[in-house]
Amino acid sequence: MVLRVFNTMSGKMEEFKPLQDKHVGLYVCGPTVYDWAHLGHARTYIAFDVIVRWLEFKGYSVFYVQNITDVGHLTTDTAEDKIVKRAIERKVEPMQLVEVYMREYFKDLDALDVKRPDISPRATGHLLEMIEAIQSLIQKGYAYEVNGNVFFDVSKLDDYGKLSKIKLDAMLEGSRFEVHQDKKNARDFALWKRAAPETVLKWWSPWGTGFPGWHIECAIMGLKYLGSQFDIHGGARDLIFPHHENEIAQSEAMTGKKPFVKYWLHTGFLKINGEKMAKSLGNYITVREALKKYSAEAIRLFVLSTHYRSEIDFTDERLKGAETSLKRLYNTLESLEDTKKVSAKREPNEVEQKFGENVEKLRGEFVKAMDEDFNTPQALAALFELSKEINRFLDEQKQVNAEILEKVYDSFSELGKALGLFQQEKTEKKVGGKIADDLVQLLFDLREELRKKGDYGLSDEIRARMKELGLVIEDTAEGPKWKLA
RNA sequence: GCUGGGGUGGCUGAAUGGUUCAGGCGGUGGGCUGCAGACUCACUCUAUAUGGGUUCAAUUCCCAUCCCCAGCUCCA
Repeated sequence: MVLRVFNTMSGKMEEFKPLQDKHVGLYVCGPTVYDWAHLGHARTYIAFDVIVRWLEFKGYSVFYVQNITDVGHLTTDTAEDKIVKRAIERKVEPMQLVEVYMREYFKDLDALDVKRPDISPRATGHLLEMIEAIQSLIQKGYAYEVNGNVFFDVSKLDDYGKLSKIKLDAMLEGSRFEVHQDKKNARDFALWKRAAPETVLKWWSPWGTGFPGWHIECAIMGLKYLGSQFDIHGGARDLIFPHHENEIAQSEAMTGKKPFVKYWLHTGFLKINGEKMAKSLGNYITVREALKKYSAEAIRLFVLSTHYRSEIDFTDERLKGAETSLKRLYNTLESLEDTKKVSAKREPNEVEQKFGENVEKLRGEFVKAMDEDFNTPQALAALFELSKEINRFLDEQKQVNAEILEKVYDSFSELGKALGLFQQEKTEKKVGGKIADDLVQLLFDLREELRKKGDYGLSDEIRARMKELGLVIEDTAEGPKWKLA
């Protein structure tokens, strides 16, 4: 089946065809590491995690590059480097700050079961390449130097603005930012900035000491690791302008090859209780805080319940709902595992045949949804229907054909895993320590004796008190089962 | 001001020029259970912002109006 994606560049759905056969080059803009990762990061990187997983599901090998920005990202108000500013506030070395938040970023994303990129290149590790590139842009006439600052001359390109569809003249009217006095043209952007004497984070360059602009790093690292042209470039939608627009300008000016990127994918923003997430509103939630309250997979399920390009609203109600629906999927998975133990090696009967066909049909619906620009809400609908179909079947059947059961189990878990779900170890039916396990078993056996005698008062009390200890007992038709809550 | 995206049931969130608008969450009732849980079935009243138009037929296409959001300035 054909995969189609929505390309921001064309504004349309397009058939996905990588530049080289079954290989996909992917670049996603990473974080500026001066603070904790927040839920907005989680949304974007979970979305791209699922995109990577789906490409792999489709048989592509994906080479995934995601940068770490550790210099050059300026604040608006004072035009200071964000990292330098925070480092001064905290009285630490800028690179110390970077190191701390970079490590914490990886920890948080690991905790969310987001697979790491193949390479996480840092801006400061690519100064030489950036300086060379800037020199080449000056040489080719696309950039100019004034007072130790180097700017990209946007007027040299006739297709500037093609990604964001921005009209340059109109853009300046409502805009409030001050134009740097050395710029020839207000829309020009900095490639290299002169450092103030007291600036800590600076490097030598042909134009004096300074530091690189923000947009040049991604252009350089993309070119270096993925080549002058590659398949997918992603990020949140706020990066479309100016960041990605400027990346295109620089890269295409430098290499002379168009297009720099074949497919541009952008994720929608995350809101908190209907409001934009912002520090000024006091509704800023870090990944770490969220993980104290909700499981990683519930957060993932919540993210996937909305299409990646749409805005998504983070509320307690929805997260609790995600937690419940996740449990539903896990219950089905466990039922399948339990039934596997009593499956039979014999010819499948008519009911089983039909069941196998239904499962195949739903699997097809899931694949179709994902192939249509990674439509995870629709894919999830198919997964839940599959769950229901399986539950219904298992409720009726005592002993199931082993081959069919195996196939159904594989399908169900494979699809869940394609979304990054079902990462949890199967609930360990161990408390820890042989004596403790044996004691649980002893209580368990005694409770069964009581139930057989009809002493429900005491057996229910045992169940209630075991629950308080985190051991959930469920009495089923096949006998009692227990698991850790 | 300019550019773009939207308004679907109690909440959320897909889809579609045409038999009953998916799925999840929540609620109510039933089944199964000694009970509970899990699972399952049914229901959740006229659910597609409003007003026009095109059409045999529109929630879907077109126009207008109202409202919301985003980008244009740092942001994932």
